[in-house]
Amino acid sequence: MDSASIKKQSITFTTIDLINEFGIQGVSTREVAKRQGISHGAVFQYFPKKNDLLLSVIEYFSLFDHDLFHSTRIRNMKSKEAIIYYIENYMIYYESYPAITAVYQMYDVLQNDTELGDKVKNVYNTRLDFMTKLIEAAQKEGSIRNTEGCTALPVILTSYIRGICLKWRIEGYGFQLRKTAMQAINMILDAFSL
Amino acid sequence: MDSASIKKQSITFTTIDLINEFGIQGVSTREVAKRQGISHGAVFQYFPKKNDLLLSVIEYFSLFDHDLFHSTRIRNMKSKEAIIYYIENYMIYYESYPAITAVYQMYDVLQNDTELGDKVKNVYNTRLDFMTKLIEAAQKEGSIRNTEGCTALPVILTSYIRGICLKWRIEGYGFQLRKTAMQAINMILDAFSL
Amino acid sequence: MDSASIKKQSITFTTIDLINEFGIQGVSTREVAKRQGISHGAVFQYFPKKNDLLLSVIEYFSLFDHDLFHSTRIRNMKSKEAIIYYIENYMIYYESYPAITAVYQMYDVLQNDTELGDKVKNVYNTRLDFMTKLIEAAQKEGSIRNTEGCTALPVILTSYIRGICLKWRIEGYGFQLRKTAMQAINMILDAFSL
Amino acid sequence: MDSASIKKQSITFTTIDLINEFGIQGVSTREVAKRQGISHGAVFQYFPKKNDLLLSVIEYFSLFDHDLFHSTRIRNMKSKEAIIYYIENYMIYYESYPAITAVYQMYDVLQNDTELGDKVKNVYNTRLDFMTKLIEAAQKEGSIRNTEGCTALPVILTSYIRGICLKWRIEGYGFQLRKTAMQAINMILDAFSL
DNA sequence: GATGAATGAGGATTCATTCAT
DNA sequence: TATGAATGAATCCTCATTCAT
Repeated sequence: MDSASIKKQSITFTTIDLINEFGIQGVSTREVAKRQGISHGAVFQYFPKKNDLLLSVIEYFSLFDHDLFHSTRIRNMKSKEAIIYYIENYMIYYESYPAITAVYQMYDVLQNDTELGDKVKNVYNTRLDFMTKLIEAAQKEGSIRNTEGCTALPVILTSYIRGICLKWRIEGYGFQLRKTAMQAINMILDAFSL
Repeated sequence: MDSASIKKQSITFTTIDLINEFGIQGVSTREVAKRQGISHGAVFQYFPKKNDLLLSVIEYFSLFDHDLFHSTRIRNMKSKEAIIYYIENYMIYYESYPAITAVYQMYDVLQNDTELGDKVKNVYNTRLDFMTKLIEAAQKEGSIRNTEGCTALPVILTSYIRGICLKWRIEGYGFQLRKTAMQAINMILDAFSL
Repeated sequence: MDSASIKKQSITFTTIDLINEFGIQGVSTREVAKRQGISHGAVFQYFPKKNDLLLSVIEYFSLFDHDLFHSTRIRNMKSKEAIIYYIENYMIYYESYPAITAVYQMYDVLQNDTELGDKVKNVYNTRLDFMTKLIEAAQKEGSIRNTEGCTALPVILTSYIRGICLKWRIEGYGFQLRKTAMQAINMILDAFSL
Repeated sequence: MDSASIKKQSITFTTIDLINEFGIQGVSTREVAKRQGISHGAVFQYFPKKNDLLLSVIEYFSLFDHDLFHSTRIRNMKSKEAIIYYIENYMIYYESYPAITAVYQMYDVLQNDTELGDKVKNVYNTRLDFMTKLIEAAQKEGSIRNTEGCTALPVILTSYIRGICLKWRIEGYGFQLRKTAMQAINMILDAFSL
């Protein structure tokens, strides 16, 4: 990665921190510059518009998605294991980088800008689709029930993930995210097994 | 309700609409005044600080909570029915007033202001507590399983509710919220029955 | 005129002064505010966009045009006298308010903004049309020659007016604009008489 | 011309184009660099200050003046022919390089900078002086009337030239500049003949 | 000689809040 | 009680200029 890319990423991280601490409203290009120890104008050399910076944040937020989709697929696990593997990877990641969960909770706020909204919608749908495919595979495989209503399962799981992250944040990271989440996920999957 | 209170509520509604259309960042006291057809200064006669206005929004968002808690309790339903009754009421309400779901998705953003954050936290905890109590009752009653992990159920349910509302918003209200949600909720409760 | 309109006009005058002293590039909303002795933000209460302010300048620049067209027409003068009357009024006005001639020289610069350009084009054409009509009347009346090429006369006259104003400005208002101009105009009209 | 001078001229041309398209306000060193396909910093190697660049533009604008003065003088024409020759050369030039007429219309705007203003004043005066000399010669020669007011003739002619160029620009180059202008010039000269 | 990153001042504009009327 | 003018800080963004490489 060249030095410009490194700087861009560093600025992106700073922005994520700011979002985490002060919310979207708390992100100003000036504050980003101050934290980065660069001049205000310099920010715009890397991100000509503030939106480009926010776009970069969303991009980073979903950076590992495709890798994870891939690695989940190639591991040749039973579908239920695959689901667990997939979700647990997020949990590990979030636990190691709590600030990023602020972006996760911002889905709706970002909708108000067309450009950002489109990007977020894309991330949302991509993740939901992948989850849906995993579950369908598990259903074909027979490890998850295939009753009529079970189409809701992907939404249930993804909502839970987002929901437990919100709880984690509200409670000041006061419990073990991964452990808590994976117990619940296992429980859900068990409940929907045959 | 006196005329001042009516006006305050009317301003609050306008604010909710603005949040719905433009996000928190899109709420300005000027725009609120314009939409209300009052002068800019007048807003401050009802809400001396902008935060007071936002506080009022959160308050309105949770206005019916206690009534609903109450009416859920007194109806003397079986616990599982009570859970469904409780959740369905929200769904009916949201379906009749979609803009309010924007506030629902803002939980995390509002945390960045101490005052607002406290209020939101309170709403979040109160609702979660009530859901927990409903479920515990159902477990005692024997209509819901009481395996070790089942403490997660309240979070699963509340997360799903918030999650399906997000999906509803992202998809432009393109499906029937209540119907979709209640099917899923029933499914979850069934899965966790004995 | 209400107090808001008075203030708007006052700000417009200040802007004209600024244009006169520093050119278009020298007009900043901040400087306008400073000169007016008001806060920076206050400027935007009267002119929400800087362009509105510039629009107001052009409007003021051409404010008396229609009155002058009218008063020129109703005076029932011989056409040649009418032409002189018409032009002399501008000269009197410019001599009493030299700064406004800066706007006169800005025609081309203003073309680069669509909105301003349209307005300027309109002023330009309206004035040229009126001059054309005056000359055609004089030709019908027989006081001005009607040889083939004489269609150029309106452009010659209007160009001279703008040209002598430029000279006046370049030479630091070092000659009597009205006297100089009217001698030349008379000379031109004589030269094109029968 | 050495390679540095070639580059300087090329940058100057680009600047003239920019002035033509966007006005003085639209000229930024960054945009010049972009159009030239060089780095931003490189511009300053050729023109240490932006003003130097604008100076160069004015210089180019008047580059052929002295040659034209010279060639007009040595051709040994009758004075009236000389005037026509002189003016027609400008028209030919402008018609072949319309963008340069943007600079012509900028006389007044450039006055606001001392350095640029001096240079422009110089160009203005030099041209006016030469025109004055041509006319005086024609008067001595007897081909142009020498009545009292005729001192205005140089201003009339130079104003017309600038004025018809403005019209040409305003009307989107929608007529033949040279033909239109020369007809008018001939007409003027005829009108002021004996 | 050329690059491109960095700077800092200044640009327009928005905003919550105050206050005289 | 309601108005709307005024404020001043904060917003994003652009620009000429410098300088190490």
